[in-house]
Amino acid sequence: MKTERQLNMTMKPRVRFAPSPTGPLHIGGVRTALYNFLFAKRNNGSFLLRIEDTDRSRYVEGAEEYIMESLEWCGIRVDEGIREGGGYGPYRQSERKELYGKYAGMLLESGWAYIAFDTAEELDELRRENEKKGEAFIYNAQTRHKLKNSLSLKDDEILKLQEENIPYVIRFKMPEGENIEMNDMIRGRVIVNSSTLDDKVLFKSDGMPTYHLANVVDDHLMEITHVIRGEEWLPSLPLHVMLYKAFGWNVPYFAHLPLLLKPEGKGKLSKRDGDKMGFPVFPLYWPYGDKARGYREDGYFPEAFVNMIALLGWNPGTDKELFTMDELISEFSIDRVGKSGARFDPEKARWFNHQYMQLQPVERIAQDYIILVKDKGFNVDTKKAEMLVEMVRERVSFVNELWDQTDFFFSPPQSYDQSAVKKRWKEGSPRLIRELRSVLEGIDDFTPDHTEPVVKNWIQEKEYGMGAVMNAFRLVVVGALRGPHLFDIIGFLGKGETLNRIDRGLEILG
RNA sequence: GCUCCGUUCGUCUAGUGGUUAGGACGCAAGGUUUUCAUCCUUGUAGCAGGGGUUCGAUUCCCCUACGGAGUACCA
Repeated sequence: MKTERQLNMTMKPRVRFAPSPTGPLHIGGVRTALYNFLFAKRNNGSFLLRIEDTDRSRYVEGAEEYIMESLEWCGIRVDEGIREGGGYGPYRQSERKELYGKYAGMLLESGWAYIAFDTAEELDELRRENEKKGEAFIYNAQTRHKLKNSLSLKDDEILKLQEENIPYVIRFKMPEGENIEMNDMIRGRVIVNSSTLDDKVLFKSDGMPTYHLANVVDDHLMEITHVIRGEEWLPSLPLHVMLYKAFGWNVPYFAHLPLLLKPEGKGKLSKRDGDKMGFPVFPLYWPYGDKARGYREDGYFPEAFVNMIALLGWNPGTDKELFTMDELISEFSIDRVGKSGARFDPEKARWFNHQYMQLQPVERIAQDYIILVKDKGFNVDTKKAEMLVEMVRERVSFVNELWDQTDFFFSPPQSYDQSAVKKRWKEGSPRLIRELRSVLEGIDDFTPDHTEPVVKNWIQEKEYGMGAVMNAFRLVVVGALRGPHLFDIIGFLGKGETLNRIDRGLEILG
């Protein structure tokens, strides 16, 4: 098996991410794109984005934009693509349509392909019949002579069908009894006997190529050196290898990435899992048709999202878990991609975001926080927003959660938490708080450095209970037993507001 | 059904022919604390099963089980 190291010395890799614009890009797709990107950048190569839209019936408006915006949000930079251009365009398969016919023709000429007139209905019927008998229908050397194609039909029959404009497809003529040997950078050597394979359709009757043809032709024409794609393609690898050989082209290196599995139960991750379990399956909000939530709108930092995704199936071989994109680029290696499917864990995703919440520059979080506060109907200037963010960021994982930690800074308690009152507002509390009020009244500078020692000294001198005073104090200021350090809170509120809240609390709680 | 791929704590994973099988998330307990969190410490839990090979297998081979993918004129 060739290793990456050997390759590095001989070439600058060109890799591609080739999604179909059939809907929002799935988180597994984002990971495939990311690994391609990391591999390319690690080895000073190029990352291309090719849109595979050969099936017009499945084309979804907005999907192309969504794909590009997702990559952009993640910080996955495209070197060549439909937006960026490049020397190997066009990068949208529908715009390369003529090309594929030519290459299919080449295969026809060299005898590696043939044309077939069987209709989809006829084949469906055959499959059904065979299934009833417990057998699988397979269009290959065993059966092709009994079907309607240029191998079984006489020349004049073929001519007649063509004159009548009967639609036909072009199929690959899969050889019989040949061991096809393949190399996968992740799985090593794989051998499959060609007799188990079928004569795949290369060119559809609508004049468009199938994935298999278009993919191989484009990867060759675009000089792709490494094909890094999802494991769902592994079963068609023999076909692709055969196609390269039929064309007489060099076979690129292949790496088939393990799939992303759903958090519990069986199967691969799907949109339904996200809906059911309350986490996004897509990077961005999908606003069309069957709307779907996204990581961006759910408040994830792109860095956290990318970090999490990167570690689902790859690891650096060390205990390090937090990576910037640059660190991922310099440490990424296909050799360290695992073989088995990874189950997606929403809890860990949350943890990653918590880590990044602590690492972000305060300015960036404050910006989002100001918007959040505005949404709640209040205003806060940048300086104060930054103070509040610094005060509570370590307690939360998402910007949205900042509000629940700071709501009481913006308005005095509308009510007092009943169980807290029961627990902390005792008979002596009003007297204590009244006395505390007069102590506070004597302080002008309300910064924690000033208020804290004064209040604590007073508590000690009077031999009051620290808990009794502070909890009751917190109750009148916050309305509940939660929040950051009280002296920080009143430092932010200021003297006037603090005394107001005390008065109000005394009045209502008695 | 057939073909291919895979299997280390619940999850993501490291790792080795002889290790106390390591880390992270989660969970639990304790500590810090004026509250709630955070944070810190400790703990919890794993080599799918059966055969080989070997002085010795979690590690190498085979089988089984389980999981996954593919089996379209979809990608």
